[in-house]
Amino acid sequence: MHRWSKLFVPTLREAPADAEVASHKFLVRSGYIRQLGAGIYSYLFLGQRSINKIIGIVREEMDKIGQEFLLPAIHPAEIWEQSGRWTTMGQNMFRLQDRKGAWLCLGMTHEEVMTDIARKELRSYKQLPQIWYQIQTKFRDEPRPKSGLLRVRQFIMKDAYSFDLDAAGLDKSFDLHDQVYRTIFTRCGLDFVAVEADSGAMGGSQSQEFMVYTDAGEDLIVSCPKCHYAANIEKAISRLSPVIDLAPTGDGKPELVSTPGIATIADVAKFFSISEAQDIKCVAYMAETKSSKGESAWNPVAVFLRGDHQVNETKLLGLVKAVDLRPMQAEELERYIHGPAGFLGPIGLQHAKALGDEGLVVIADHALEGRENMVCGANKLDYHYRNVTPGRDFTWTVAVDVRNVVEGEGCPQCGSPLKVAKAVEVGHIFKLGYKYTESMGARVLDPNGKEVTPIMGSYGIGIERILTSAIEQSHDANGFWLPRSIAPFEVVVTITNATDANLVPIGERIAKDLEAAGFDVLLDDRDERAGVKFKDADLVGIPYRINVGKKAAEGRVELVTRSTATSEDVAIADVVTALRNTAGVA
RNA sequence: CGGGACGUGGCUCAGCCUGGUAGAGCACUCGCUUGGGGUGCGAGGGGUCGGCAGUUCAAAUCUGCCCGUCCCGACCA
Repeated sequence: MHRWSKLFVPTLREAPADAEVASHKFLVRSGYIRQLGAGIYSYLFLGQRSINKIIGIVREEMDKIGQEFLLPAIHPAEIWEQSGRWTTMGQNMFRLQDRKGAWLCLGMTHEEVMTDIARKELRSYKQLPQIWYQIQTKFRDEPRPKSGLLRVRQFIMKDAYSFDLDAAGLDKSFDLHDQVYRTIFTRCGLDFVAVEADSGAMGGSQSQEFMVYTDAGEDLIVSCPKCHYAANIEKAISRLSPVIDLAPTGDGKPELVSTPGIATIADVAKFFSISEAQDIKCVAYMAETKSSKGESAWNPVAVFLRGDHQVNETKLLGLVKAVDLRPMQAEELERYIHGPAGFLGPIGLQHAKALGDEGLVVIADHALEGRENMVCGANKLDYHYRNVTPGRDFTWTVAVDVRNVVEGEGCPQCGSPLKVAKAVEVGHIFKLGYKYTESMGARVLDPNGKEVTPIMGSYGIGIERILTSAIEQSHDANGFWLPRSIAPFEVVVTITNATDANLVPIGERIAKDLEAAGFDVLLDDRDERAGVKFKDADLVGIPYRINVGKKAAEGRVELVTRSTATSEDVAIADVVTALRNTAGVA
């Protein structure tokens, strides 16, 4: 049993000035964490206790499907060079040199190290499948750490890796993780949703994120209230309502129109008295690609889409296999598109025949296909075209989906209006494929004695994000309450007056009884005013409180449920039973 | 990386514009008081005013550079 009077729980009456989100304010106020630097935090007693509870659940569930390792946090550059990620990870990777000048990095993730073990040790299909996991500190030099523990530069991740003989095996490993993750997040008391996701810099095919809805989140999730469709906006698609095309004017061919000073979509729509959906917008980028040797190249890309739509850069990056994008500058616009900003258009552009070919890549969003008589820039200052029909008047390298879904558009599965909401990513599972096993040379013999490359999956859980999203989900003006499974203590026994010699033994007795019954108990025996202890108890996330006070003389105490702020009087003899019932302990 | 804000006891902030002995509340220590929602009173301790340089008789205050932290942005041409 822990006595509050002996503990270091530095609660604060006020939140630090730079805390914005609830979890950040309360983690600091409740004495869970303290900041050391931007995106770098120390976990104090209560914080570490909660983290340990979370890790315990993760470990217990992961042990059902995998084996726990602990890999180094510091890696030689060599393995990252072999996978090609030494260069593609860019500035997000912490790099350092040893005394001999050799390059090392701090691990952001551990595909390379796991694959290194696999390639050195796995020889036969008989050794497959394997699921290896670890719970370990990761380092990422985030461009912008923020929101307390939500986006940090050092954090704890449970990362798991599967090695299978073939795609069918990977499907199984993936599904195992899907099931285990659902169990883990459920046990942690999170209200989560699994969504389709982009696989991003990690590479791979199928990808699923586990998200918790909260405005503190940085991801946007598109979901259908009617059916089960849910996807990250980086991946989401939708059905659009039909747009009524304009009637052709004149001979129906593209007609040059003088549009002096009309350089924005809004101005164009106004000038022509059309809707923005009847305009074609051009967004021109330079896209950076990197070879496996780290050579960088910038290639021009022009994206054409409906005037009222927005480019989704994640989709675009994936499509052109680029690591970075930046807007074209004026001289680049002139060189590749031969037009000035504000008057860019697709007509007459010379473009690459296929992705990967030399020259300007012209991308048309799907929403332009089948449209007629649209308005677009003429690549000439102060001129636009009307009567422009995609496919007839201009062509493209590829027609794809590169736009952002907007709330209210139709669900791709059932057509119902979609919702868009912010969420925090707490877990991510994806099928990596052969990216690492191939590039790093992992090979096993199959039953026919033929050498094959194992197929890999990768599965992550952000430990601190489970804590932060739980707080975001459950807080009020006075503090927060955690699910019993991940709270630092399940119940706090508050002796309202620690100077009352009659009260103290009763409180201690109750605390001991609760502990004997299997509860994780904190005894608040501090010589403080009752109000102070109540305020602290409300602040620090413990879901239940037993008040030992005035009524103790009559053999009764109060059981307070933090989440509902409800209180019930119970006989001292019945405290264990009452808490079991209230907490729903089997 | 672009833009903005901030940096003064442990925390939240005032003082800076208009240069002249460094302040408040909370927290902490001691004494008394109080004892069911951050008691009340009194007495104390604690600050290189982020750093360096400059201007000045004199810099928390003005100027420059640097460092740190936070926020917004890094798609619409």
